[in-house]
Amino acid sequence: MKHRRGFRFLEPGLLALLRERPTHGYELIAELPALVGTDRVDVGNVYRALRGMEERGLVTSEWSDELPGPAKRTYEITDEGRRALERWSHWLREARNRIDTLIARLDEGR
Amino acid sequence: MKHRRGFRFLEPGLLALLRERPTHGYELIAELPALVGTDRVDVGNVYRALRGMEERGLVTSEWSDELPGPAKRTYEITDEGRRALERWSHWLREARNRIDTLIARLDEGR
DNA sequence: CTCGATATATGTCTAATACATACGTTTGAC
DNA sequence: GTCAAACGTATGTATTAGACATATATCGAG
Repeated sequence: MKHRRGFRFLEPGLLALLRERPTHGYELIAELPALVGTDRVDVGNVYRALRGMEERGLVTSEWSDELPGPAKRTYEITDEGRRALERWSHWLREARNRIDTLIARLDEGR
Repeated sequence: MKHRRGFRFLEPGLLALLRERPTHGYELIAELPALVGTDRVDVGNVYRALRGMEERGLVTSEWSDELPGPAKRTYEITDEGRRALERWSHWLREARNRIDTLIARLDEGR
């Protein structure tokens, strides 16, 4: 089972973190694993996801040259992003219910 | 959000049903929605999944002409399939934990 | 000066699945 | 008997998320 992908945690995870405070990609990459319970997240996919979300108006970004270190693009959640996060929240609860149903059926048969 | 796909419920759902009793695709298609909490499952993908699982030795099948109605291919779970289901069970519990973590964080920030 | 950490980005591949459609058989209604 | 609906299996194709690889540039420590 090589491609045992998870279940859409990237976008909701990013939005959840950005709702707490605006920050940049590298920070998000550092914080995501603890939030979604994985050992690592794919760096490239995070930046892609961020730009994708920006295109859809869920976040805005700007270069923050004043901070130390290499140039960082700081992302900030928008109202539309907050609404999207609401929908994700709902979706996640549904997902959990479905998993629970399936697990219950599995445990039943033993 | 057009392609709001779920998260890997097809294979574990099929294996779960087949563990309870051998049956054929059409039956599985009828029973899956209740098991995984969706309104419908994709018919084509079910048959594809079944044949894929057969290739990997998780199930066996044979045509059952004796039953009434059109020819049915009856599937039966194998020991390897039962082991795969065990792994799915573990995976589903992990998935649920991750979802719970994320949901908790979401609820926290409000 | 060089090395490692910081930071962003693109390219490519695959697996899962959404959506569409085809096709043969059987059964029941009329 | 024929017609439609249900039964049952199957293929084709597009989209998408995520896995894996790699490129590139800056900065700080030693």
